[in-house]
Amino acid sequence: MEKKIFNKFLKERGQRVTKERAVILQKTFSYHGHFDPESLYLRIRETGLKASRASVYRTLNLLCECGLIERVTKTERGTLYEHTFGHGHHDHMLCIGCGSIIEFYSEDLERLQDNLCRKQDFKGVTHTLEIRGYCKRCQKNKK
Amino acid sequence: MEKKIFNKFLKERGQRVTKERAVILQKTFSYHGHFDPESLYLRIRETGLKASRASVYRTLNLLCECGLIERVTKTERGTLYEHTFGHGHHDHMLCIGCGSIIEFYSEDLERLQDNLCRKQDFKGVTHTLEIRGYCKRCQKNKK
DNA sequence: TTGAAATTGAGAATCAATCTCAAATATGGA
DNA sequence: TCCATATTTGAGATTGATTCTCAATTTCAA
Ligand SMILES: [Mn+2]
Ligand SMILES: [Mn+2]
Ligand SMILES: [Zn+2]
Ligand SMILES: [Zn+2]
Repeated sequence: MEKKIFNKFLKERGQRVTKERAVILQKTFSYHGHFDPESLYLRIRETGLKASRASVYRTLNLLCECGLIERVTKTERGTLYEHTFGHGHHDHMLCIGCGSIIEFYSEDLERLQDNLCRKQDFKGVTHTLEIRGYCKRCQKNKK
Repeated sequence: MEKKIFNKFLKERGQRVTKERAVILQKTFSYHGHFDPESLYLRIRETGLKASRASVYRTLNLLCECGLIERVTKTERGTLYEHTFGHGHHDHMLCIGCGSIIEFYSEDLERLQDNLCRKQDFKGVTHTLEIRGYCKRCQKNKK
């Protein structure tokens, strides 16, 4: 399914459907959570498949443009991605203490953002809401 | 005022109040909008003052920890900062077309986030909401 | 099957940010 | 004021994620 979408996207832009892009797409969707480009690259090599780092980065950018995946966050240790196709859109709470990530979704929040955009004559396309703080466990440990 | 706060922060951590830190703090607050470390560094040199790049980066991190400034966004071309002390908290809309940034604040949005955190037993400390899309002007130009 | 155009990959390049460590400095006490 | 010492500074090196280069390979419409 995601393969159909990606290939269609490529065709429309006069770009080509290659083995490497197929491999990268497939392995991207083998992740159920967040992942970074380097570990995706290693996962590809582990399975005996082939695609270079350069192609991994290039293809991740294409997959973002195409809307199948999203950048979750850009930390000092690189970028985290996740696929959005199949998973609904959601936002993240990041624990400063232990690094754990809570995913959440709120219809109210989405609606409110739409209203705010309208108020500014801004046409929202995507957004990232990242709430940093302390998860339940880390709050306890502090005491 | 911000100087008082910063010095108190340093003292509490057993860190020292140095000329370089004072210069960097002062020039940081000479910006009324967003800025990046390199241009802050250049602005310092232009005025004949001195502080190395290393100290600029180190001090910006301290100022973040201390809460006087915040990271606005981490782009491919580096990190943008702004001071929060004196300015109220706000979030950003980023135009994909022209790079312009709209600042906005919504009491409803803040309240809603608090509720969402409570629901997850998460203790929110800071957050970043970045809405990417097209500003008024870029919407027109597209047609 | 062909050929123009797109893509790939190994390694080089880029560049923000951090690190190194000897020299300089801040600070609390004598 | 002077001292002892822990902290900070800065020039340049280093790191590390990401992008770039470009010759060789591959795609795909005709
Ligand atoms: Mn997620
Ligand atoms: Mn701002
Ligand atoms: Zn935690
Ligand atoms: Zn614009």
